[in-house]
Amino acid sequence: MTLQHVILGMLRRGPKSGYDLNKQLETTIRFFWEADISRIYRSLRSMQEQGWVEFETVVQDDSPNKKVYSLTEQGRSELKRWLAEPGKPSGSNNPFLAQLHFSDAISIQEQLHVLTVRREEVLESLAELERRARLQDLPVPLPHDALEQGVTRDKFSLEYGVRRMRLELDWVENTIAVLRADIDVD
Amino acid sequence: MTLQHVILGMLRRGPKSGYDLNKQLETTIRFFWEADISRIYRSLRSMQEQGWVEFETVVQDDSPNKKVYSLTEQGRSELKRWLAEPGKPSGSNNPFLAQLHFSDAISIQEQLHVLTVRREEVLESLAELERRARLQDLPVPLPHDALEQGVTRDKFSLEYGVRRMRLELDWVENTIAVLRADIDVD
DNA sequence: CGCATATATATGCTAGCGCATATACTAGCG
DNA sequence: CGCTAGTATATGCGCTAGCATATATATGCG
Repeated sequence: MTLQHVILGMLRRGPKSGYDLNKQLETTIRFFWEADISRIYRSLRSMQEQGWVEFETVVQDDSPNKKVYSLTEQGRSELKRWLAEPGKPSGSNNPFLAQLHFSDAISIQEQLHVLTVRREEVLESLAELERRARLQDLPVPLPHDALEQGVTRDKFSLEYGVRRMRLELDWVENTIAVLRADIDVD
Repeated sequence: MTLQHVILGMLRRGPKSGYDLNKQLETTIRFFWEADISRIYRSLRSMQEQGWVEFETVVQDDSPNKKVYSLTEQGRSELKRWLAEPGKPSGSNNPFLAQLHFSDAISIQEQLHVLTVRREEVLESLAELERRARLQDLPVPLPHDALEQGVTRDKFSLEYGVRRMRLELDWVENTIAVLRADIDVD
């Protein structure tokens, strides 16, 4: 059900088409929410049936017609309800940790390979996130008068992402070092 | 598909019943993987049909009969294949960050409430994880000769959990401070 | 005896997800 | 003209998920 709420969130500032929503998902939102484009269109349909959004067909000459969706009163109040509701502790499943947990069933060399690939991925994510943070001139951690200085909500999630990737990097490198030390002993 | 692989992992040391597997999930595994018990039984069935596991019915006098599952050759090689395969970057959806990202649509007081509840949850998780880490006398970060000293894979994931919860706590408290500072200014 | 709890497995239902694929219009290039 | 790329929406399919519920045996308590 959460994708529908994320869509409500993206529509809070004004109307957008499914295509627009997908663009925004692929750029900003994807750091904390991923969704297939087919899901977006299906969600919009069921949200419309529920009365959370309504659409207007916009005729364009330079490209195909589009459906531009906007929040209804109902949709806006559902958004507020969701935002104010403390969610349950997201244990959120972590496939990578799952692999590592059982990895005594493969050789240390193979374990190191998995970890090394992971390290590369983390480095890429971190670089991308730090690039975004720099674009917004965002110090980590945020100073206490951040809001006063015009810092908005999306910087909170950006900061979270940066911190998390730094942690992951540190942890992966530490784990690799532990495994390497084990090889040297043999 | 990953729950099936997690089950393969749990069976790697020896046979277990669905009920046993659920117990282990609820205690150790749940920090990185959550699953409903009904899913476990259904997964076991399809794994058996695929030839990854086989079972033996064990008659008990003190409780109902049970089906004890063990890995087949095929199952063990599938486990190894999965463990050695570097997974794709788990962007893993984060409902809490999603909420926060759009939370300029509710009052700062409401935002603070959500964050405060989150802080309580994180404190609980952290306490539980640190209790487990202490039980295993696990320093964070792990020393480089950790494996030599008998440290096994599950301590890696435990350490990850502890670090992650500490980060979450720090970040939540920082975010709360930023919002509070904003109230004081008004 | 009745009742609760633990052990043990299983099904029905609905929703959600990702991947592949279909359809169609427009613009630009050669 | 044919081709590719971008814009735009939509459906089919199969798998995965969680929640509720059914069923059955054994133990312990009052």
